[in-house]
Amino acid sequence: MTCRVISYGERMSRWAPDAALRLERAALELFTEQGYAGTSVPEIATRAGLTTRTFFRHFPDKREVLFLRERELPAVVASLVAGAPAFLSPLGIVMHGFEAMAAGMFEGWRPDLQARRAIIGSDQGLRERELLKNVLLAGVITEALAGQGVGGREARLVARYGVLVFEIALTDWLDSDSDTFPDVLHSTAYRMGQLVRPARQDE
Amino acid sequence: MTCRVISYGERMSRWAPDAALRLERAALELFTEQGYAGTSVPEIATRAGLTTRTFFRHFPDKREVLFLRERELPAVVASLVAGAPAFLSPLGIVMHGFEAMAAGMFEGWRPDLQARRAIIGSDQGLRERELLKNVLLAGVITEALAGQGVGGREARLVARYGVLVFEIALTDWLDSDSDTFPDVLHSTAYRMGQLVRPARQDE
DNA sequence: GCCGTGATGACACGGAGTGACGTCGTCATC
DNA sequence: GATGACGACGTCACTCCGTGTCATCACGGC
Repeated sequence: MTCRVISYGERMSRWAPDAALRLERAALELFTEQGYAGTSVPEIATRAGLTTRTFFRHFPDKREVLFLRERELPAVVASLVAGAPAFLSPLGIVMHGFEAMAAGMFEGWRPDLQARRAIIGSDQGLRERELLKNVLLAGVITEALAGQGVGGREARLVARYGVLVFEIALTDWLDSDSDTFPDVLHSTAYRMGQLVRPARQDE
Repeated sequence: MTCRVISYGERMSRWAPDAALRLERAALELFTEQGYAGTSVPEIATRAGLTTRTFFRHFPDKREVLFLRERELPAVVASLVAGAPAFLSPLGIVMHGFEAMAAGMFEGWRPDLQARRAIIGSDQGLRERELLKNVLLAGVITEALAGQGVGGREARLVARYGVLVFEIALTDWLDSDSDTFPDVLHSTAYRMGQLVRPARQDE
């Protein structure tokens, strides 16, 4: 059960590399095969060639294994917000940041994200965790906006609103097979704005 | 351990009444005394004069004991939305519903709600559950709006937006000791609207 | 060649949550 | 009034999640 690496190319260590990635792959396989609730952490660890204790060293709990890819997302968005052009409105800064991030990270991932979303949608605890991730993201954006000179209360409102638009746009994008994500993001932002403050007489 | 009722006025049954309420009260006391993570379900059940198994018959999990009072909230809001005056905009319907509900349910609860919110804020799992409750509430509102003739996509956007405004307003109201909740709700809605679509030339 | 570091294995443990079954008042029916 | 269904709770046994602690072993620096 020690899982020594017999031969792995040039460099070999005592342990196979990328334990977290192996755990994530094993978890995704098992979750799609037999469901999230139907697979235990020991199963995941065993398939990855590791032990249960090691799983919890890489992930604070069972749900977190599904969010490995998004770990750096808050930092990315924060840096994009921090480097946004100064002439934009607060909301423009946030949406611009989402757009830039989505172009760089999401374009090739649609199938993976769809599979992952099916798993998350099947379990209440996973949806809860996803919602918390969104709120945490909003918190990071709030701080980044404050660093751009946006007032604290205004920054919080804009961040929460922007994350909400992003969340809905992501859902719609994954549901529709043809559109591109920036387009969905734009149209979602536009439609939401219309509903919040209907325009007087433009089309 | 059977907790027979010795004497309870006219009608007496084998078990003391209001098991769920007793569990809620015991949980609130213990959580404020020694923290959420520091109290176990057996402790709560024992203080309420019940067993662990009975706790889980009344609440699907440990977190849920903090949301007993809000169980009927989705139904209340849904009925308010369903009975809203027809001349209102979709968002007007939702905000009107929140206002009516808040007037009837929240006014006397501020101290209780503040204590509860301190507990929820101290634990990640509780914040996650609270976020899920909000999204579930948005889902119910979406259906109620659809019953009022609002299109599905539009209803979803309005519901999520309205719940977001409500959530932020509730937080601000509990933070400030003087304001009344409808006022905070109004001002939050107004400020959020300003940020989403800045007006051209009004102040 | 020695030692610090870092990742992992091995073991033990408490708490969350569930399934199955037993107990005993309450209520309706006869 | 006796009987049986019903409902709320107790009791027991179990799995799984998550954590603390210590031992093990490769690697890199000296």
